[in-house]
This record gives sequence, C-alpha cells and structure tokens, in this order.
Amino acid sequence: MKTKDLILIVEDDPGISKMLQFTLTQDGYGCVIAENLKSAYRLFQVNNPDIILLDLGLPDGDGKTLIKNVRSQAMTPIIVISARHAEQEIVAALDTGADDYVLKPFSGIELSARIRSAQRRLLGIIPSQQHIVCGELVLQIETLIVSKNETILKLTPTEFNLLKYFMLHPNQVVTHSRILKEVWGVGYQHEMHYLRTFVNSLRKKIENDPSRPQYIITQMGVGYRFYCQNDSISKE
Amino acid sequence: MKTKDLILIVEDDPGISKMLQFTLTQDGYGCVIAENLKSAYRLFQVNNPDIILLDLGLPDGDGKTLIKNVRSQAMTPIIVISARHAEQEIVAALDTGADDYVLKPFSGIELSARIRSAQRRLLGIIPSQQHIVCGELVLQIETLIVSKNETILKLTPTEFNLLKYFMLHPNQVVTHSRILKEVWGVGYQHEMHYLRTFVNSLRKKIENDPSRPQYIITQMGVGYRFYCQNDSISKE
DNA sequence: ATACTTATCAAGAACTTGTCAAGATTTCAC
DNA sequence: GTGAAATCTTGACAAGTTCTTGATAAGTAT
Repeated sequence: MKTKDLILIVEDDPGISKMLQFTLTQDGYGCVIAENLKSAYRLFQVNNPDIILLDLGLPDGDGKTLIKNVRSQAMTPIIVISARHAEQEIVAALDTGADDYVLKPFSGIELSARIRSAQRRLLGIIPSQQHIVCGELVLQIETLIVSKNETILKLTPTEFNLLKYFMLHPNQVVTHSRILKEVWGVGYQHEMHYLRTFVNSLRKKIENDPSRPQYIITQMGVGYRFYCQNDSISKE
Repeated sequence: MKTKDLILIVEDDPGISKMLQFTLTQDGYGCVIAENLKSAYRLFQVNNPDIILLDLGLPDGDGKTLIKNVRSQAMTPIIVISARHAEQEIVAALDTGADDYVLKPFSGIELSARIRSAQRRLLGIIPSQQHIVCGELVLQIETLIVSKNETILKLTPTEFNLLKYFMLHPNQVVTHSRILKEVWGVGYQHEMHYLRTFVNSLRKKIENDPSRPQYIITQMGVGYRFYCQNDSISKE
C-alpha cells in the first residue's frame, strides 16, 4: 500500500465531517477528525497532517486560534471551510495564516481541487522534473542528454552543466559571478574567461546562427540571459 | 519611492483592470496590465511579476493556456478571477496550476487578503523580485532589466544607473551635481557634459517622442525632474 | 540681439566580450 | 600502467560596446 497524505478535518457537525471523510477517502487521503479546537491541536501535534480542513465555528472557540497555533510552528496548508460569508471574516482568517477559504455549502469536487492545489504548491516548490524544455531544446537531467529538434547534441560535462543552469533560469538575467559560482563552484566567481569560452562553445552547438544568438543573450556589463519561449498559445 | 512587488493583471475589461490597478496601487504594489493572452505571456517573461491575477475569459483564448505556459517555467502564484461559476471550470483551472479561484463579482478587500496569503506562502522560498514601476516603465533591480510595455530596453550600465536614480526619485527636482555625485561618484559633480549626453541617450530609449520628453523633464538652471504618474501613493 | 543653458551628433579611446588555438590535464579503454 | 581521446585551462588577438570628449546646433531668458 502506498503511504497516503493525511488530512486533519476539524468540524463539529458529524454529518459534514463524515461526508468529508468519505469524499477524501475516495480520493485516496487518510483522515483524522477533530470536533473541537483542543482535540484538533492535539491531533495536529501528534499526527503532523499534510493538510488541515478547518471549520471556523467550533464549540470551544474560534478556529482562528488554531490557525495561529499551527502557524507558529508549521507551514501546513490550512483550508478554512465556513458558513461565515462576511468579508471581514474571510480576510481575518486569511491574514491569520489560512491558505484558502471555501464557503459552505461547498462542492466536494471543488474542495478536492483546492486540496490538490495546496499540495502541489507544497511539493512544487522544488520541481524535480525529468527534463526541461526550451523551444527546440530538450534537456534530460538524468541521462545527461540534450537534443535539439530530434538530434542529440554532443555536450561536454561542463557545457551540459552550464546549459542546465541556463535552462533552469529561463528569461532571467544571471550575473557572471553567479553562473560561475553555481556551475563551477565557490571560488571561481572571477574566472570570467572560463565562462566566455564555454558560452562560446555552447553557442556553437545550440544556436542556429552562433554569431546572432537567440538563446544565450549577453547582457553587457552584467551577465547573460537565457531566452526561452514555450509558446503553446498560438496552437490549440 | 521604494521598490515594490509587481502584479501582472490579465483582464480585458478596462473598467475592472483600472479598478484593480487602483486598489493594488493603494496596497503598495506595482501593476502591469495585459488585455490578452499573448501580451500577458510577454509581460510575464519580460517583467518577472511576483503574482498574476488572471481573468479566464480573454479575447484570444482560454486563460488556462497562460497558466500552463507560466507553470512550465515558474511557480509564480496565479489567482484566477472569473465569472465562470461552474464547478468543472474551477476544478480545471486549479488543476492546471492556478493557486486560487475568486468569483466575480469579488470584494477588493478579500482579493487583497488572498494576494497577501499567496505572498506569505512564497516568503523565504522564492526571493521576491524588487521592481520600480513608473507608467509604462518597469525596472528590475537585481536583473538590471528595464522594460517598456512588452519590450526589454537595451540600456548600457551607466544609462541603467541613471534611470534607476531617476526612478527612485520621481516627481522631484534633482540638481545636476546631485545626480552626478550619486550616479558617477564623488568628484564628478561638475562633469555636466556626461549628464547631458546620457540624458540624451536615455530619452531616445525611453521617451515616446524624445524631442518632447514626458519622463525626463529639464528644470532650467537647476537639474531634471523625473515624472511618474502612479507615484501619488507611496512615499518613503 | 546677446549671453547663457541645454541638446545633439560624431569620432576616437577605453573597456568588455567573442573567437580560436595550443598546451595541460583528465578520462577511459585496453 | 600506458596511450589515445576528450576535455579543460590559458593566452593572444579580434570584434563589438560603451564611455569620453569636442564641436555645433537649438532653445531660453533678459
């Protein structure tokens, strides 16, 4: 069995919490249910859930207290589910540290999507993709293979690392010293000549016209900018 | 004027986008506005905004395309603002990679709170880009990029420093010697000629009609004044 | 009109970046 | 281990930008 992500449901109405539990179990999550603040906080500490669903109106106090307590020690996504439609309630909950605010009655399907979104953010922070695509260029991180329009390019290790760094920072200006530090290592910040030489040889391999580069663009006095347009707008 | 976080507003209804711009400027953000997908993607690439507000119904296609394109290279928070209440629309947008989905008509105050929530999540994970915004001009401090509308301007280092100084001191008269001291360094206070030459070349690049400048305005006998429309709010 | 300030243009100097190739070092196969 | 091949390092020079400077035109105030 796969390990499931755990969701802490904080809700005093058994009807709703049972319904939530049913839906979320269907979606493949594990659930723990708290019916009041005290038990919610204890379950949070004990179980370290991946996501918290929180109803604000609880018998022993305002749910915002829980938000505050959780935020003081973790970034666990908190999705508030509430019947309180008042604007200042929503704002207060969000500003206390909630990630999202869903109004009752809510759609189970939408809630699932919002849970997925919260999860994705948590994971997506370090996007560990297998390959990076920039225009005609495809770089496979694992296999160290770079291809341009179906043809495999023959890059040396340093060239590959440099290109990888560029492709991981598309459309941003990166300074000479930054590139040198990231690709060659600390202590190489001033070896500009390395960078020039390797940019030169990279251009020869990836650019259509190396004398008029369209990928590696030099930013005079600063560094380089890797231009990348993944344009699917024109199509579909 | 301080540097601001930049918000890209993608919205084809000028009434709504103007309203958003007003609210967000009040809140201390810089804004750029796109009225269609194509321009939105370009502005995203050029300006590296900190947050994207996206209306799904655009003249040249579905906003989800933009979500896809943005997500292929960055984790920039995307808040969808839409009149489409249908559940499957919301789910689709969230699953494509949107961070939040706000229904029209929306409350400005709630939107601000949702923006703050999105920003808070990013804190410490992705260092926020610092921008200075003046009318159509957006200057990115760390990447040394200046853009006007959708195009990146090609400025030399000295031109950039001069423009940065101007944009950091908008709507105030700065004397020749002051600019020279700040931009070129102590000892250059009397090199008026430098200043004239560089103001000249800057005007050629940033002004719509360099012979009738609207940004860099000469203050006879004193110095220059950099005119900036949307600076009425934030003071240092 | 005159004196003064500001704008424009262009050419050479100074600096930054690009190119190429030879020597040094590492890697890999045998 | 040894030698061949590939890769990295280094230097010299070319090409390209940007800065500095001077000359001249345009604009303003008295």
